[in-house]
Amino acid sequence: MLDAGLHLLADQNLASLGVREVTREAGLSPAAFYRHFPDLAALGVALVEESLASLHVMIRSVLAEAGGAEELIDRAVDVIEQHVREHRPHVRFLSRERHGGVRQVREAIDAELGRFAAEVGAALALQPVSRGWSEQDLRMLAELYVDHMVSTASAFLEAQEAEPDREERIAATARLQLRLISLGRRHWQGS
Amino acid sequence: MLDAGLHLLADQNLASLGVREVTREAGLSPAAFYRHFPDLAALGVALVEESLASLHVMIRSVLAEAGGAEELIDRAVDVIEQHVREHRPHVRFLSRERHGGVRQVREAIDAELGRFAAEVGAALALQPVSRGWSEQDLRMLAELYVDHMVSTASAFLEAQEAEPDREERIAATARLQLRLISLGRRHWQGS
DNA sequence: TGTACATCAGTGAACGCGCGTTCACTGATGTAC
DNA sequence: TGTACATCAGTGAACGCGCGTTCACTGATGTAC
Repeated sequence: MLDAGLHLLADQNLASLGVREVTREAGLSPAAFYRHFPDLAALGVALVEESLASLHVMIRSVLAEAGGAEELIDRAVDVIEQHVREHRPHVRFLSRERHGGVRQVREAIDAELGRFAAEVGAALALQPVSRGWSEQDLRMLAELYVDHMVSTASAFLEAQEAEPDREERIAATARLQLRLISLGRRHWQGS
Repeated sequence: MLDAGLHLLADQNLASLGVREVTREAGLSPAAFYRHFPDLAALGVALVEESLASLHVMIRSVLAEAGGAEELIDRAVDVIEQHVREHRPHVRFLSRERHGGVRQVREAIDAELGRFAAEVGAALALQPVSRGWSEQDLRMLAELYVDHMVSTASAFLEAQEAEPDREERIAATARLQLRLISLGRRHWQGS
């Protein structure tokens, strides 16, 4: 049922999805839907959890990476590109519903992105470059990274659907932007 | 009719909007809709144009500003905050439909954001800090600024709807992030 | 100033259709003794 | 090993409803002469 929903959400958003549509796609009778979810918002929330699980794994794998700033940046952009490629339906769902019309789903996504930012912040605090940074500064940097990751992932998503040539341009832009941010980070004097 | 649509889109997205719903809100008969638009996607595109007109004015007013980096940053964040406050329905519409389910609308928004980035890039090229920057570097910086502006506007949008106390925290974070980016910009050596 | 005509936003009734949800029922699987 | 019972995913028919779209029509406003 989740798979059927995810498949249909490639071309529309959750708010315009229908119960009958989902069960038709899943090859079941309409009534079967109610054996699993009270309504479509609940299905949406379940999809959020499913989608974010793999994202979590991805973020951890980037944060755990060791190496110089340059290699880290290259690696991070590669991981994002690959993640989008391998989990396109999930990423598309998150990107679409993050500002979508179903409050429950929107809040679930935002809460989880907040947790990501906290996790990134904690990882940044351990790096030597961050010596002497205040909590607030670490948090704003973590949020900047998360926002950038989200933007980049969305860009990959649309590029891969339209013209694959645009992928490399997006990756190049993302790497430059991360380099500029890490430059600012090295010269940061505190707020 | 546009106003009625915009008002309804506060709580749902374009794909789940109905013709009868719009005409009911506007106080007209269902058939009246077809005197103005062939379908709801066309109404969406008209709303995009309406929404982006005021955004254009906003961006120009920030770019035309003179002064030191710090004052410029403060001014830019203020302008964004005020714009979201004054054009909340339009901003919400853009934020929601940017990754929404209606292709025509999505593409119209993306095209216009691309034009914004070009405009920002051209303005950046005139500043002394950018001496010696390549076209590519200017473009990636412009995109970074535009993406940041979009993220910040979305954050303001949700903060203003939930708890107004969060507004100042978001503004503070945005200012710090812009300071860090402008620091990276000053130390940029080219790509 | 008057007259004939064109334009156009809006109407209200009608159509067939797919929707969400409910209901009593089925049949397979697991479980207690 | 057998028997009785509980659980639970799935069914198919049925309901009333609101939807998108069409149609011939109305009446106000503008325009040509």
